[in-house]
Amino acid sequence: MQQRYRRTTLKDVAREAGVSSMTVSKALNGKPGVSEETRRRIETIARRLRYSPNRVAQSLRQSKTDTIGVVMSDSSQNVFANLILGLSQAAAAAGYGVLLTSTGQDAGRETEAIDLLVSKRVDGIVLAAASGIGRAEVEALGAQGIPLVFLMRAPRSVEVDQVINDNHLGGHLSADYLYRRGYRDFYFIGLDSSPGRERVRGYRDCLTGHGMDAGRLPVQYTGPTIADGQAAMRRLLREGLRSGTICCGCDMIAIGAMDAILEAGFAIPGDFRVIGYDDFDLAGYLRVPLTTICQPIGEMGAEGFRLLKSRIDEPERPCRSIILPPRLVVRESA
Amino acid sequence: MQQRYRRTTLKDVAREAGVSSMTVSKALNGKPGVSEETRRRIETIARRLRYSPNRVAQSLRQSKTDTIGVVMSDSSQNVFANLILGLSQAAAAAGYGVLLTSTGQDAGRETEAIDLLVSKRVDGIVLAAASGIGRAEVEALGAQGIPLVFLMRAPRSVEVDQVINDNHLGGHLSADYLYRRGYRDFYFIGLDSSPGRERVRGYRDCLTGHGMDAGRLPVQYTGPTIADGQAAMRRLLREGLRSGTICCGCDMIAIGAMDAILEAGFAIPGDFRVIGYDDFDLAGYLRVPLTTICQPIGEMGAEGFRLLKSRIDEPERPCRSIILPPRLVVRESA
DNA sequence: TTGAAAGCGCTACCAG
DNA sequence: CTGGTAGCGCTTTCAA
Repeated sequence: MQQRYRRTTLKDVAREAGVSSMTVSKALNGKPGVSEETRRRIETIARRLRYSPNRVAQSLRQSKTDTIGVVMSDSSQNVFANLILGLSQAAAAAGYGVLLTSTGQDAGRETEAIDLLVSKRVDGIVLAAASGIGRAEVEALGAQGIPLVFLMRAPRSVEVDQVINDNHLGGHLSADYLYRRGYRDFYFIGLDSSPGRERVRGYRDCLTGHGMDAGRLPVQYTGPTIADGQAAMRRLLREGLRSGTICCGCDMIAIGAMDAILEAGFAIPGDFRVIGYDDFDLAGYLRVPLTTICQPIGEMGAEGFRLLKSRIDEPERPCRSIILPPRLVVRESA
Repeated sequence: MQQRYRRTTLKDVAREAGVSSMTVSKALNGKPGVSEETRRRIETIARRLRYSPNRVAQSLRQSKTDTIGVVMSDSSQNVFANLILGLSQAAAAAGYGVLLTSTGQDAGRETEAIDLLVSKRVDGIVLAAASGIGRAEVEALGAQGIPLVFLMRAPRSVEVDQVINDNHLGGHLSADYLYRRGYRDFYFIGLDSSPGRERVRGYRDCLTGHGMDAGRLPVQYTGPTIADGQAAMRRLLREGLRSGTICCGCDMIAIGAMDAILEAGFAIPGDFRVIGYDDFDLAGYLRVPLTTICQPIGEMGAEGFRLLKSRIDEPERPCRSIILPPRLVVRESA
């Protein structure tokens, strides 16, 4: 039940080397004030004793943990994986660890997760796709001096550090491409989240800007999974739709929509055009290679870490918004 | 640069409540020895002062961090995401945090990552797909009393806790299915890793068991990416292959192989059959829905945490190997 | 039921 | 160049 091995401490090394623990500390941390010879002797002994500095004690003493917390709210696995990968690589490169907290999709558990991270005294927190955090929470955290960065989604009512995709532009991009190809029969299966709604706005603004009637641009909001896309598309099909241009809130929805379309015996891009959002790794290898909007998720993670780090180093600087540009990737589905 | 806000401590709460910090500690941790009334008063004050217990200090005092470390070596993103998801959910449910360390694919950095985790005094470590860890490392860690669990891949020279897929059986399963469908023209594009080689062995053993000549079962070892699969398949095609049954070491390789086949103008499963390994989420939505072997990665993560937890609670128990059964999933590619 | 003392392992600060 | 003292915030132990 308990740790049965007392680990070797600075004191042990010190005793063995016949110096004080202070000297050992300085020696092992490369600080000045120790003669080269002593330092080398200490290093040898430390290695022999398998000394591993207790970073818990260091953290307590220095009130910093060299660890950042990440709370990932629901989102597709690909997004999740890429984000974490980009983030943790950047963090590791800067000598930071990443403490992970994935909160199913229960928004209530976001604050819970944050509390835990604060309690563990992480040096900062990255909130990825957080939905339950508003002005009050941000200000409370701010008052406690906890560096915070929002990824993908951020509250509008407060100024915060954030790195987001320009979702409005992304929606605009996809609609514009389709409009220019001559299509006029649009349907949107939207992701029901704030970036999702932003994409819809971009798409709407683009098409009404081209003179289309907003009433002719039906939107159906739904979840982020393949099953959600399937269900939404089946509904359209059931209502008698036999052709159309389907703009989807994310790639998974697009996959579901394509599945429903193909299942009903229609052709893509013959009868139906489908466009996604994300450009996840396998978008090019689907039954019909997916035309979609690319948002660089891995970069977003890395950028998020850098932004957090910069706030840790400089707590008083003004907030920054890093807005990553989306990009159209044309394949075969539209 | 520094934290400018002194956080409220037990002492602060104690002073405000007019009791000792001991009493506050007991009250807030639900320990006996405090009257209901005092407890309630203390709780109110703690909330008002936004007291957040310093888990770094707790960890130092109690020599446990309620955190486990995970080192993920390279593997496909889907595997990565699913594993982490399953693992972190199980961990969260048990009140543990997850400290992540992804080591690109540099095996040398695995020990480095482990050292860091040990230094941060995690309560245990999960090694996922670790390749650079052998007997020596395991024994060193063991001597320090660090609970360790291997996932997916484990050293053979030492007894360790591990949860793995029965790769030999998986290879066997896929070969047997194909053999029974009447195919005799096998090619293996293997994943060059110990589980990968195990799969090849299963496949070989199965087919030679059916009386086939081992010399007629060519194997090409390669990396785990789509590009690797593509390259390997292109090589076969270039050598004049015009039909065959391609067993792939993982789904990504299969995707690459299929891509190369289709690109060359051949049909699947007409000219070429392709079978994968993993059954990642999108296997059913590929250009040709992929027949593959399913290994439950999420469960593996969850099971891995449970195994680690059980070793943390009971350090002296004998090692356990949890072997998850693979399962054939037939779709259209073979 | 309550609290004082001691100490987890480390480092900042200052004196020698 | 070296080391003593003090204390980070908490909990274990034991005495009141």
